[in-house]
Amino acid sequence: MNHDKMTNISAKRGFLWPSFEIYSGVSGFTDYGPLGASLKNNIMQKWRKQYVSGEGFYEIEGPTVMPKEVLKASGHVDNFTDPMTKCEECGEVFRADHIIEEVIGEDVESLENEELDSIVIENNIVCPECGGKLANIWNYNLMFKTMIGAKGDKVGYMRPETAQGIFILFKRLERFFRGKLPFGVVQLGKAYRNEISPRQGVIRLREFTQAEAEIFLNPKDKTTPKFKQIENEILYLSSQEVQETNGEPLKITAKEAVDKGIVANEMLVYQLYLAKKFLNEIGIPDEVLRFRQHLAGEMAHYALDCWDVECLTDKYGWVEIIGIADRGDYDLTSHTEFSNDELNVFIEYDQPKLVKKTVVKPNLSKFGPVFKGDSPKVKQAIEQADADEIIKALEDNGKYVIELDKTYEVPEELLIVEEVEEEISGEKIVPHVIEPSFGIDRIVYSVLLHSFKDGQKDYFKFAGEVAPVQVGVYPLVNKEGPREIAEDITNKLRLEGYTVEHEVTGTIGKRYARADEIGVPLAITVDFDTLDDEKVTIRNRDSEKQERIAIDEINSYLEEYYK
RNA sequence: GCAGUUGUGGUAUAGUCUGGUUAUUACUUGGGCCUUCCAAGCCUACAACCCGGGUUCGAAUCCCGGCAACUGCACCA
Repeated sequence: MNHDKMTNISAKRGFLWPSFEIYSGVSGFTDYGPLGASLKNNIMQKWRKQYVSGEGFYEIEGPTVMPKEVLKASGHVDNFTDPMTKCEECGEVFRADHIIEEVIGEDVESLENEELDSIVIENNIVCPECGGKLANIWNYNLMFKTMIGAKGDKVGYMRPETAQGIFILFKRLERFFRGKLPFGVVQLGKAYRNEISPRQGVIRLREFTQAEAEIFLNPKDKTTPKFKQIENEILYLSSQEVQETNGEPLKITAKEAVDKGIVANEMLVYQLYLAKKFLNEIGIPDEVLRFRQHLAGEMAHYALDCWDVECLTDKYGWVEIIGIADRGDYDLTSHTEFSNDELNVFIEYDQPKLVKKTVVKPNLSKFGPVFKGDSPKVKQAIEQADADEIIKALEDNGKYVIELDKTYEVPEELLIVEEVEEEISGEKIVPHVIEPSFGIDRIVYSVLLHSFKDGQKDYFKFAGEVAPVQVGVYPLVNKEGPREIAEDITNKLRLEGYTVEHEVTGTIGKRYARADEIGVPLAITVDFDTLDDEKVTIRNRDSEKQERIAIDEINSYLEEYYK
């Protein structure tokens, strides 16, 4: 692990570059150079392979600009904020809660802005810079705000996460999956947060890439048939208890984790396992990973359970790269409330249920003459009221009293009390959501950091599946004969879909060294012997071993290596 | 966001304090020669004073502002 050396080479060889560099840059943004973009794409493709083809989830793609309504419902408009104030004299802007805390020495985090304003006035808090008067406190929202359309009255925001784009499609998706739970939907894409002061390079960006899966399941059944296959896999888990007692991570099987109630349910454990598998396969080993359960105070209020996957770095310590949460029905319920669309699933019972119940309904022929024009609203109130409550009122007083715009007394003879038997074939439930959320940029960084080897030579030992360049082809000497054969091999491999580096100049050692640096796993050299025996030398980056194979066998050799 | 430090070719640097020649050196990179397996050698070329303003006859050098990076503090739903 060597952040400094790694970032140096990653910039030199075209992985990560600071954005807008020729205009002196803007922090919180990064460019992926040619190899970085390729590495990132490979990682995202691998992610799709695991979650879309592997798990049978489907990918959607929504807009990155969202109307205010969506983010109002999700809570981002109101809660994704910091309180700010501005000096009316010198124009300086401050975090209001910080200034206040400095003066009065108390935690004011949970207070409303109006309360903060009055604290400012009561304590005569002024601008720390010039002593000027402070303006009323407003919320600085971490979302990028924009206008939709020319009139400018439609407020939009750049999405702060990709997840909301899935939740708001729920009705369509539920139809697409024909109402069968569980089903999974993923979205990969950019998300935006206008951080006040990002300063950890690619670890904290204002524009970043997420890969999120939303798994909708029945709250009463959070099992998964796939669990059987992985129940004996070992996981290293830092549960709340482990953290509170500063203990060692638990080394337990997936099954034990569920049975002992350390992780809330089967599906959640299964997702932890999938995350681990993914990271291992792209070159991040278990030794630098930890699975950390959110502490009680850390967890969002609606979350039923939440685990972070963190990756060890030399520069930033443990960095959160994945969050896996059971979000309950929070998102769908909230969007149901704000949109007035019912975001739920009808679950049919195995057997229809016969339910006996007592209903109270108005006797309409007597109702009209008594209540006249008011009868529709009294009728409605009766229908909405709890039947048992009405019956009790009738038993006690012989009448039921309704408080609307005025008080209505409904005598017993205007009501019909009936025993009815209803057949109920199922129920509407709001699915729960388990959400694995991957920070792709942080994962790319982690892959770079942990693939990087320094020593005699510095190089990226990328896992074959994510290596940006898969094979180098070099004529040993740039002379007629080997040159043409090498060109021919390169062209054929490119047609096969491989990313090939073709290089004719420089000593062979230098070309190997350069290929090693960017993590090309295999190199093919063509020499004069090739003209006679139609064989080439194939060199392995990691072992530096060479073997001689026939040109005809190159394809199957690569297929075997990269399968 | 606050405080301190820093900003010279692609990279690493000299020069800045004490203003004055064509801005130093090495590596890298492009072209050529040579070269039959791990950064060799030779020739040659490209290439920089973070941006803006000020002081001055003259600014990489002094002053002011901005931007960025680093360190510490704060923030991180």
